[in-house]
Amino acid sequence: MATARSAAAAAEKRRVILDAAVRVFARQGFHTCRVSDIADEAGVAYGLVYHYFRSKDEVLDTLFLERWNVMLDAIRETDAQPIPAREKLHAIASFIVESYRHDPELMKVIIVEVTRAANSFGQTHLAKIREAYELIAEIVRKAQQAGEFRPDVTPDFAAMAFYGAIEQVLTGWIFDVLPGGEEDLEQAKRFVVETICGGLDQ
Amino acid sequence: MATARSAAAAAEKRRVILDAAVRVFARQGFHTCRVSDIADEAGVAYGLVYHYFRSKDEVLDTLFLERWNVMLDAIRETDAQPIPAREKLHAIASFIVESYRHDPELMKVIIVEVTRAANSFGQTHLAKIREAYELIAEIVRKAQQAGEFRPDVTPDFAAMAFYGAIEQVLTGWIFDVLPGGEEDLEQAKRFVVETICGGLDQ
Amino acid sequence: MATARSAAAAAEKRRVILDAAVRVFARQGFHTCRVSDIADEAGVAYGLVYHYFRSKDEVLDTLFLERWNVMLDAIRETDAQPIPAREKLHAIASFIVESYRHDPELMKVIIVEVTRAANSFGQTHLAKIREAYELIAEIVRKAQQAGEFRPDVTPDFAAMAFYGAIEQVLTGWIFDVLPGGEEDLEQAKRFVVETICGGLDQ
Amino acid sequence: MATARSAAAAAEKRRVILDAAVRVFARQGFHTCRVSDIADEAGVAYGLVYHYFRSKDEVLDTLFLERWNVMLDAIRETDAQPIPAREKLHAIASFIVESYRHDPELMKVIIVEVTRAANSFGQTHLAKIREAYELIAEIVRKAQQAGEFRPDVTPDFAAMAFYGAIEQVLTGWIFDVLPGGEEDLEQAKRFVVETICGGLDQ
DNA sequence: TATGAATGAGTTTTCATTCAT
DNA sequence: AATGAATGAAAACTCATTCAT
Repeated sequence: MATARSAAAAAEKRRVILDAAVRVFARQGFHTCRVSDIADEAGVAYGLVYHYFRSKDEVLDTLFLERWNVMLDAIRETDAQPIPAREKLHAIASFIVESYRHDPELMKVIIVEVTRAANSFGQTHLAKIREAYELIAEIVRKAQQAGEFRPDVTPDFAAMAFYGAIEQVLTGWIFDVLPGGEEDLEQAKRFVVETICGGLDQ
Repeated sequence: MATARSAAAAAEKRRVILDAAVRVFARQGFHTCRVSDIADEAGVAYGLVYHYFRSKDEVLDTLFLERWNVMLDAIRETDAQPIPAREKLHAIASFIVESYRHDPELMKVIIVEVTRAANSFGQTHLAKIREAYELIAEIVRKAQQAGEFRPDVTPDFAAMAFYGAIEQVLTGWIFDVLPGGEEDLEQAKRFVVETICGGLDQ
Repeated sequence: MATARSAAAAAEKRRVILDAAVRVFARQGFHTCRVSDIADEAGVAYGLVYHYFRSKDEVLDTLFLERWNVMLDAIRETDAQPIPAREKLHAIASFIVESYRHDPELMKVIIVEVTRAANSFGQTHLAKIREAYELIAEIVRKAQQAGEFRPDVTPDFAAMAFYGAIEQVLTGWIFDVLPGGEEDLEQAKRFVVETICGGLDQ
Repeated sequence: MATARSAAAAAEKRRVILDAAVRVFARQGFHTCRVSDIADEAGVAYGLVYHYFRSKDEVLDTLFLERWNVMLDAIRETDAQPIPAREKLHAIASFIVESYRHDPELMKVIIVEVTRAANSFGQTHLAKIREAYELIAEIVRKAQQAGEFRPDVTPDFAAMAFYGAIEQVLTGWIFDVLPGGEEDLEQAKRFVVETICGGLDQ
């Protein structure tokens, strides 16, 4: 019992550090913050960060992989559904927007510090990031074969356009370039699919 | 005469440093490279970088502003043309793709180190970056008023989707996630407009 | 009974830690290894090392003193024997060589980390180390008085030469500079005495 | 001229740092001292140490190699002389003793921190250290062939005994275990050769 | 006795920037 | 304009030691 309690307490501290890191990374940026900022924010001793993580990098890696894997699962699950491709893309867009609504700081960190900071961390996680593109491309490919989508735009390209559009919208919210109220978030789910699938043309 | 010559020589040295910085930033990333790397790549002495630029940041600032202003001018010029919105967007996409073809390293630097590194440099240049979004949004807005584009997707949103799609495609080329051969570049110009304007739907 | 048993168990654990420390110090060096390396090697928890020893230093201290005292006793015992000085020196050389044969890792630790690391641990144990030199010097002194050894080389000097020669040979074995097979060990016992007592001259 | 002067000044600063390092290493030991101690002792800024040396290790490496190479040259030169082996060994012993007389701190550093700290630095410089042993062994080998030395003690072993004896004597001086006055130094040159060549036997 | 989480001081190294020449 | 030596603040990371359980 004592062991169970302390094991749980240990796991909690790890979580506390990860959550603090999200806030610090979001506020100051990964490169700009110090490990001591994370420890301070978490209310733990400096060295404890290194007890649970090999390096500052590993903290970000952990944060990214945790969330990205959830998203990959969500995409796979969506794709398994017997629904039109348009609805699949809508579900994916919804998932991403909801992720942002639920924890905008975490999404800011993942997008700004990993996905788009393609040099350092992007390179490390390129394979993982690419998985998402490929899953989306696969949805497009099947939709083209089924006659749902036009066949001339390559699936890879379409996937990048779709994902890029959403990510840019999140970036817009993150940096206050785009209004990010509750309604805007809802609207965005529709808009991105309308734009990519329906097109802007009248 | 001597003064004119040395002034020209000075300007050239400044250029040499900037061009070297592009290669170094593209190869190693802004945060990872040292000022001495730039000096070495340019074949000049360490301190000379500080003769022409106040700081390492200013080198990147200069690089970004030089190119971004050219793009803003190109967008404005395009918008001034009496052509359909679809063609305007095609011209913008073309300009960006051509910029990449002409100097992929510079575009990599601008996208990866500035546009997408929104925490550090993005913040500094947010206003400048936003200008581009607004010019594009304006094109969409006028097209909606003219009945060329559907009125339900907000112009701001559409601009972000359009720009995000292109930037993601460039990122795909930069990190070899998308094939970036000559034909692919040409195709991309059409695809992005087809996708955003025509939509993926059959 | 239970107390006796656990006291014995405790003593065993202490021994397990000491033996593990020998292997770790020999492999990685005292400065380079961490306390956790010792605990891991011993298969005990981190904190247990601190239950039995006040500090990392104390572990090495213990190891050194254990062995060094055995050697001092052996030298004293040898000196008490009614045998020629030459045989006494042979007995001492034998003892040291046998110590190496029996536990080369322990001897490596004592020589490399204590005896020769005179700045850090050597200083602490200098008095203890000096005892050995003095015992040997005493043997030489008496041999000179008895007419066994030439009187012109001072005993202190001779003791250092003798001890230095042996230690250097062990060092040679430890670092594979000298062949350290079974026969080489036997030979060394004779050679060192032949060299120091008989001299290299024909 | 200005360039020549500053180049000379630069070289001097490097020397100033090396000399300061000798004093600091001798006083506090390599592991115990901080790089800032070296900088302070040299009266230069912290970073300048890293301007001239890649790491703290490299400072010690430089110090060792500088001196060790001088000694190797001295041994080679001695060996080239047409003199008896006994005189060659005397010359080598003299050289080492004189090195100590001239700069005892440097010799302390080389012996205590490199030659005898065989784990870290010794390993690195083992090949270089071994060269000395081999040169001495070669002298012995030739003396045996010429009938100067008895043939039964292997040259490798004799070299180790000879070198070990000298080094132990220096160690004795360094740690005040052996009297190290001017006369003692002179005496030592003879004693070590008398002991190793003539033997202690009456 | 045994565990291993928690602490935080200490040190190396990096590198942007300055400045004397 | 050009050089590169000199400066020193800043930060990551290590690890011996403590302590609650």
